[in-house]
Order: sequence, then structure tokens, then C-alpha cells
Amino acid sequence: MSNSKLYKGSLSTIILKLLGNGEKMYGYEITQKVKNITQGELIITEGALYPALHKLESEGLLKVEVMKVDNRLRKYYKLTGDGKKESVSRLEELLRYIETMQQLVTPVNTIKIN
Amino acid sequence: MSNSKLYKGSLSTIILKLLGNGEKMYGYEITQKVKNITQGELIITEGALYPALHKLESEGLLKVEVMKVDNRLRKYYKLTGDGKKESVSRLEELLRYIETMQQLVTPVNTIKIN
DNA sequence: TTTTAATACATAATTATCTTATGTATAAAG
DNA sequence: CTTTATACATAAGATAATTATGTATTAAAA
Repeated sequence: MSNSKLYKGSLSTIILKLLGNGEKMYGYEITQKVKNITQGELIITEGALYPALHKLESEGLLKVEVMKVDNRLRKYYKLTGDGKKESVSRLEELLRYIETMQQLVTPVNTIKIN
Repeated sequence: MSNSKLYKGSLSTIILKLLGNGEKMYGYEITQKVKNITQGELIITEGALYPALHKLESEGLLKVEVMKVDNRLRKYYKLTGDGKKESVSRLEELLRYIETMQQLVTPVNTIKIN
């Protein structure tokens, strides 16, 4: 199913980021958005997504609003106050991690003078 | 202990990369090298490192050479033939993942025209 | 000189977070 | 009418970390 597997720990950051601009989104919508933005590179499975959403909610970072559209259930999630702060800090952490990894895997000084 | 926690799945790639230039390194040396390169940002714990090394060895990607230096044991690891190929492909995968994540978290089109 | 820190390995228990599989249900498309 | 898409959910299993220990030698510090 999924194309490139998720490095464990990055999913919650993705979710928080997508909700970061005050938008409200529902689970299925998140999976589609990630698929579109990444051109199918990253597939969020439901088995990962829903537990992650529930956890973020239980941590008080997301709040949920249930709606019925076309006789089908939708659970819209949006950031709480805490969620907004956490979204920013996890994003920073991820970007710092990416930089760190780039230092490790694409070292600047491949050329040794000696 | 550790500063920024490891995104699960990236450690084996780090190890393979560090051994990528045909160098041989021992476990403790790897922890120190990662610490130095990342300026203390990334700390590889022994509980993560040694099992990871053993796994890579059992998968045939690393081979080990035991030495005694100053009456202390050292296990030098280096890539096998398979390990070299795997090192390259995991690195590519990691870099592709980083690009994908950057698409998600630092979208180019924050400005919507409409 | 005795204790602490550094070097060097290892593993067990626990926790976190995925993947895979399965399940329910409605609506649209073939 | 059967499959695909939409929309939720959870359980079982796998994987890979963290945290906590443990052993042993050497160097540094108290």
C-alpha cells in the first residue's frame, strides 16, 4: 500500500502542520491532502492516522467537531491553543532534525585536503 | 539523555552512511562521531546502537572484525558488498523522504491567489 | 587513593508508533 | 449489482526506539 514508509514519529507533526493555519480538516481529507501534496509519495494509512488523531485529541492538542455530510459522518479536527504552540514547536524540531540529518548524510567536507 | 529523539527508522541509514566510504568503525566511535558532526544535537544511545549493528550484521550488510586495543575490546564494522548497495539506496530513500517532508511542512505556495 | 568519568561492549523491559488486516456503513460509478 | 470511493474504527503484529541495567578496563579527578 504505502509507498515510502513513514519514519516513526513524523505523522503527528504532519497532522499538526496541516491544521496549522487554523483550518479544520477531517481524517479522510488529511490522507488525501498528504497524497496530493506529495504526489503519491507518502500514503497515510488509516491504521496510523485515526489512532494518531485520537491521541492528539486526548492530549488536548486537537478538538473535534462531528458533522454529517450527505448522510456520512465526518469528524472535523482543529488545533486547540496548546495545539497551536505544539504545532510550531514540533515543526521546528522536525526542521532541525532534517538539518541534522543532512549534516550527517551529505557532509559538506567530502573533500579532504591532505 | 538524548537531545533530539531519533525518528525511528533513520538509525540504520546513519550507520550505513558513516561506513559508506569503506571506513571501518567501532560502535563507540560511531556514537562519538555522530555527536561531533551534529554538535551534540543527535545522541545515539547504546541501547539503540548495538542492537542495530547486530541486526545489520545478521542481515549481511556489515561484517565485523574484533580487536583488542589497550586491553579493551573493539568490534570494527565495515560494509559488505550488499551493505554498499544498501547504503546507497537507503540514503536515497532518506533524502527523498526529507524532500517529501519539506513539501508538506514548508509548502511553496503559502500565498493563495483568489 | 579512592571515586568518578570515559571507554567499550551487551541485553532486558518497556513504550511508542507504525503496518496490515479487518470491520461497519453510505454513496457513486461501472 | 458489484466495485470503488468516502468515512469512520480497532485489533494484532512488527519494529525500533528509550530507559535501565550490567560487566570490565583505563584515565582523570577529588
